[in-house]
Amino acid sequence: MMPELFKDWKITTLTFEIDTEPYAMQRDDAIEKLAKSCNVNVIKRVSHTLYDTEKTISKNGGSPPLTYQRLQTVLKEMGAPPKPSNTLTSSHLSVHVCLDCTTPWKEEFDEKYGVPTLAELGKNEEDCGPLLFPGGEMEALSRMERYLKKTNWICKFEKPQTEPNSLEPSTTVLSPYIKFGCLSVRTFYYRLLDIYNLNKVYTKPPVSLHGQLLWREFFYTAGVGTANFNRMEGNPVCTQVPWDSNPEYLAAWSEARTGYPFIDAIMTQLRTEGWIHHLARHAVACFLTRGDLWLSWEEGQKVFEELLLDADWYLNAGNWLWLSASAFFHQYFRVYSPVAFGKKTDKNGDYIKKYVPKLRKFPAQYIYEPWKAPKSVQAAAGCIIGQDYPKPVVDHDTISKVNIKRMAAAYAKRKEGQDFSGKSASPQKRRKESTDSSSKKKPKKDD
DNA sequence: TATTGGTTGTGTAT
DNA sequence: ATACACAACCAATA
Repeated sequence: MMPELFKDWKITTLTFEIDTEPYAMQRDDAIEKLAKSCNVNVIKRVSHTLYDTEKTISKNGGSPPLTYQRLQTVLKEMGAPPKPSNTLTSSHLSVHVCLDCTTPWKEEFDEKYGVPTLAELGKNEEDCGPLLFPGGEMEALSRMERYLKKTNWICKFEKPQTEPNSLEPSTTVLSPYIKFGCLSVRTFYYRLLDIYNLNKVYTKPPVSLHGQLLWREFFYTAGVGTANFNRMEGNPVCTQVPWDSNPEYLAAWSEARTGYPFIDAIMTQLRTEGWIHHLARHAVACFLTRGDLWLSWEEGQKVFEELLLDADWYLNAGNWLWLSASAFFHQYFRVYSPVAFGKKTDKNGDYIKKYVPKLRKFPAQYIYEPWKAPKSVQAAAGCIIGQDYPKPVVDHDTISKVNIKRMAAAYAKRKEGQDFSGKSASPQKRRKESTDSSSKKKPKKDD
């Protein structure tokens, strides 16, 4: 099809943004070869990330920074990120294209090559769920501007202080727009910088809004430089953990019937609205993996990939590695409680009542642990636990302590393996491809 | 080799 | 509100 289009549309140059996701790299390589074979010139540029991730990696000596601080140090050496390109206008095109010409292809364009309608895809609007976050660049820019107007809010933004279970999002929800290229990360970065420059006092990375863009950069950079980034096996930065396989537990988690109202509310919001707060992702990710169910983070990654509007290959993999304490984050003894965590910002359980309406008549005292309510209270609430709403799938207090020990064992094994492979004849490749840089070889001490 | 810091833990004490 | 125990991780740095 491409060769025909090149010919029909008299294409001489193809331009696109570099996409470093493994699937996209393969696809774009194939497209580039095809274009060149048709004598079509190809121009590609980095603009999806603040910096060229490959350059960042080579600046760091050939391997990606594994800590945020290290990334910050490297980026400071690299200077400010490139400014966003100017908006494309018709003047850019007028040289090459006659916009009001009457060539036949223009009439046929929509019919032949236009975006298919929902009906043509055999869908209707109900299949799409509530349209809380309509797509497109106009929507993205107006959403961004709406938040940028709140300069005080921008300057005081601290991510860890935002709430996972507010009834309206406590963060900007610009992530789906950034993911789909409706909003340039560089545009957002420099619009924020303008505001910071006009104010003496403002929060800083990692907690600030700039900091959030740097977290994105962190996972992109780490992922580009790490083999098998979205898997445990063959991933050199990922602690190898003997996760269980338990389809019932996995289904209970993914279908919002773990019996823990906070977890089930989050999974319901994810399923129905396609977006949940970052800290809500923490709570359910910890629950699925090292905290409670002891299931592989790769299973959670698949569910998020399917349900999140902002699902982004690098960020999804990177954050699952983080939350499961498989990479980047290693304090596995810090476990989120499916009962306590949500209470900090929603004592009454209004969030739970919204997304798990069966529980809406429970008193606040029991809303996070309805199985502890006396039978009379359950009856009065019109919801018998074990009948109308599930009993907890596991006992968090017991299982989380067991799991901490299992994590400790996995880490101990990892350490052993490192000592062993340090002198192994086939050391693990940390990079996808080795960068040629002067490697100083220290004489090894013998034992 | 030892030390330091790590976006976002919890429960109990002051 | 803030401090500490819990049990003690890692990567980067000095």
